[in-house]
Amino acid sequence: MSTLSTKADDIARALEDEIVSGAIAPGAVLRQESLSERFDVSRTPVREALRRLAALGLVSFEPNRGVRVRSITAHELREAFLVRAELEALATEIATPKMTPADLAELDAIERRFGELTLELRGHARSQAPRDAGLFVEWMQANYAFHDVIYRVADVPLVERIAKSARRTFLGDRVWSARAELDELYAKNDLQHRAIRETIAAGSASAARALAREHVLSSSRLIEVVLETLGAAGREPGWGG
Amino acid sequence: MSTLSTKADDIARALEDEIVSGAIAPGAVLRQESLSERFDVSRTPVREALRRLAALGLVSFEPNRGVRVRSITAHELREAFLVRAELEALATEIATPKMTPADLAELDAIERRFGELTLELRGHARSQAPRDAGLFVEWMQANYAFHDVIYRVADVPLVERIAKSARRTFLGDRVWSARAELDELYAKNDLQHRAIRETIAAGSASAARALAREHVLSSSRLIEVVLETLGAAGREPGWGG
DNA sequence: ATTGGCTATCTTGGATCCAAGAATGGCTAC
DNA sequence: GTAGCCATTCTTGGATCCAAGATAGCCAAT
Repeated sequence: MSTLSTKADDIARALEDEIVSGAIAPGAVLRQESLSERFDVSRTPVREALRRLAALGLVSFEPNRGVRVRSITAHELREAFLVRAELEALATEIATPKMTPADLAELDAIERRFGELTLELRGHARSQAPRDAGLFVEWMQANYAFHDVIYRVADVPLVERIAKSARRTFLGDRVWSARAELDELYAKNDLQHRAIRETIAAGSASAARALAREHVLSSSRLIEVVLETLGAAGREPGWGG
Repeated sequence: MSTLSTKADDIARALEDEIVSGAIAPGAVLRQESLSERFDVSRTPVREALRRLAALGLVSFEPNRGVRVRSITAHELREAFLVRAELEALATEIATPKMTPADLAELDAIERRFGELTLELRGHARSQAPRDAGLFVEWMQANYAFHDVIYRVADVPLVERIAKSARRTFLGDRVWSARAELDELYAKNDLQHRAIRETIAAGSASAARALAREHVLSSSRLIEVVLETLGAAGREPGWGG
């Protein structure tokens, strides 16, 4: 059997997902032993996976003490958004003159779907419906899909990689409990996507850049408001846990 | 004895330096066994170090075949400069309103030193002096020092980290053999630094941003010319090597 | 002579083993 | 009763060991 991936890689990916999705809380301490029995491997590939996560900045090693999931400060979060704003703006500018009619059509389709989901979500938000997690995930995916088309057309893998790693410097879904505050985000995102698409279609690269930048920055501002609303709710498990 | 760093970390740092400096050629295959005896450790910490380098994008694992130092394409190099341009521009804009007179004085001192080195280097370049490697390194350090002041004032560690990792996506010193072509770079860099400093001193954040961006982009264009001049000189050692 | 296949060797990926540093809990002295 | 010290236990960092995949060299058959 030809192993196309190594166990360390698989474990790294799995842990990465859990960390960025918030399934593993920031500040949590990762024990090599428990991870190794959970993935049913020895500690060796686990440690290699942890090394990778450390290089990505997701966890930090403390020699002879273990690894802990890095928690992100408000300052870092703001920076991550700034980086995303610049890089997504750059990608948008590069993509604009390369857009084919087919690409524009794809953007349009995603936009339409995104609009539907937005309406639905806003309805749920108002009615305080108990269970819209799946819907929210779908909305999120449509949101990312829009940007992914732009990255694909721009053909800037390095920019894309960095921007996405900044994108994932995110908080768990606990942020999304602030439904009311997010209502504004839903609507704004929708409008901004439309505006960006129109500007791209018109071929104004620099205008599209500016819109893309403002798009990311405005969600940054909103997220900050949400965080303030939630307060410093991030409990940080200590070493004893 | 309290080990403040782990062997894997030390090895990773050492290899990182050698790779970015070009001491280890792109395309080279790294054997775990030889590395382990070179650093006088077992293969375990070596592999952890390699995992870190892989996460940083400096090497790539091919399962059951080994690790190879990633070679950079012209496209990737251009992208790295684009990323640097955006992020250094951002940092400059953020730093501008935060600049104290002391910071400006420091910038000025570095600039002056930079100017001297530039003059010296240009003289050497014209006379085809045989040995100015040390001088060039000094020039490079002064160049980076200028930008480092800006980063320090801007206080954006994430932006700084990403920009610097893009900065290091560089070629070995073989690029710098193209003396004649670099003459232009020397002069231009000097002028641009002065302009940036003046604009920062004047407090025009957005103008400083634009200048910083153009500064990086112009060196990008120049490097491309140099690369064309050198031709596709990158020989790529195969697996057999 | 060349090509195909087989075997021997090399290297990696992973498991297990060992030593050293850090937390914990109990004991003693005040 | 409390504070400090020492031993026990736990966990990590690193070394060694083993199996599986990959490369290379050799031989045979056409």
